[in-house]
Amino acid sequence: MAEKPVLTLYNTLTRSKAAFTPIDPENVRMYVCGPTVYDLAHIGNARPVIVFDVLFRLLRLVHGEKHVIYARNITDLDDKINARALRDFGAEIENGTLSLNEAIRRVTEKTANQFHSDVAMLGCLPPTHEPRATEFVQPREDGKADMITLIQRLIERGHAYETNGEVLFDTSSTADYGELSKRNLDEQQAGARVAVDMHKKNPGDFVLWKLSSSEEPGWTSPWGRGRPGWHIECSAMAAAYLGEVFDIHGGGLDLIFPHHENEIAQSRCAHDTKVMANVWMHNGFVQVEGRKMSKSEGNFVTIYELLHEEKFGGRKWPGEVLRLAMLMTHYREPIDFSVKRLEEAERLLAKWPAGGNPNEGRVDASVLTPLFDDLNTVGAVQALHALAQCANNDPLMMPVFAASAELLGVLPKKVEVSKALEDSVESLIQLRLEMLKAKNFDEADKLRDDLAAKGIQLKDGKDPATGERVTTWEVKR
RNA sequence: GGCCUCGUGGCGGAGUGGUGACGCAGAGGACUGCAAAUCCUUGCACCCGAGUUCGAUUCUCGGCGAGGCCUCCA
Repeated sequence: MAEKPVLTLYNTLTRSKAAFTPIDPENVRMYVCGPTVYDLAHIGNARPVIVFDVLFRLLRLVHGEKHVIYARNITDLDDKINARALRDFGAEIENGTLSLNEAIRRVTEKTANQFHSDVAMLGCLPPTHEPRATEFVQPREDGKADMITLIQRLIERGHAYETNGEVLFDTSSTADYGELSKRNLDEQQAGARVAVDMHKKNPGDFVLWKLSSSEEPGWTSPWGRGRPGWHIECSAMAAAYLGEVFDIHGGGLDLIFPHHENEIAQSRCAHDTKVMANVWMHNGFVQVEGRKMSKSEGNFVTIYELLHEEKFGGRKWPGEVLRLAMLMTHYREPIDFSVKRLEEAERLLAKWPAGGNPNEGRVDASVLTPLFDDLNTVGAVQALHALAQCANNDPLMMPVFAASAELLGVLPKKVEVSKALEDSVESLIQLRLEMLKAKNFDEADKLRDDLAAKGIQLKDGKDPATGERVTTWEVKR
């Protein structure tokens, strides 16, 4: 008897793969750090969104759609946002037609909306919850966790202190600070470019709350009008929707230190728990044409540009192509985003059959097995490609292919062709066959080209019995 | 300086102590009036050095190289 396959995940905490056992199989909980909405999302931001979307789909398949909760925050509170608001709306704020808060709201709303539109086109399901940081600063009427209460509790428990108008986390107050990034802060100081602030007890202490000037956004708090530090929002929102201890926490590799390290410290110390999340998963970086993507290199590519503008490779790219290209590399490996790679993804996709109904089939084991091995989407895509070839030859395989493709979020959609065009195709095919009989090849080819321009691809074959030419057609993608 | 990844063919990438997956691209062929699609065949690789071993791409050590983090960053 074949053993029931077990989902195995790589855990940054232990630097090893282990079977995933949810705390409560009826209530599997995952948190992923979402975007800070000050600017358009770039292709690097897209990676965790796509990777953890696949994990979300996989968990829903294993545990049932109603038993998986996925929370991904929107950070709409950040000094970069303030700067952007001043840059874009400085004049209006100056002459009093717009308040700072209103300007900030415009920046974050516009950016968040674009983010939603971008990732939807990448085939990502919306998370179960998408909380905004600004709604979790002050104590809430619904009693969900909030940042100020969390900070208060850290002070009460001796893990944080107030100094110089700031509240700082005391990294020396918890013995295993550094367990995620495997850093020992004492050994780390030599050579590190850390400016030691004299008001800090330890160089690694970080801000939980800082005071705001009248030009900066602020919330009233026990420590004066101010705003939270960078890390506390995730601790609050994760606790608000997933509880004090949950199953999986994900994000980009670069967040391991300091962001996730500090999240862990805050959450564990505030809640007095052994762990914040059992499994910590991190996706690798995105490079563009072999080089690190950065604004200074000039190879900074936004999702919007890829989808809607002709900047990358001189053309637009469908969302499914971008998604498949992303899944063709294991999530922990660095990925080199290149035109060549996108072209290969597009070629694959073009060979896959469209129009299957995923609800009529079951995900094939050949696709599931690699995914169970730490989300090996590369193996899954290859297996899917093999299934596609089966489905192309055997319509009975279509539902299996469709269900499997849907799990990866790469099910090709059937392009809608107008009924009138569809009805006319058959008669045009007959017309062309008559032209061919008359060896009127120029006219026949022109007819074929015209149809191709309208999205209809003609395919000539031979009836095996009679040897007659048989022309079939399909909608081009 | 500290810490963490990684190095397989043109490209993407499995995997293994003993003739080296697979996909894409390339080449050749079948089919075709020509295409498209499909099918068949096929070339090409395990960073370097030392060690362990009958034998290493796979294990160990050391290099070299690439990338990342060390309080902006997915």
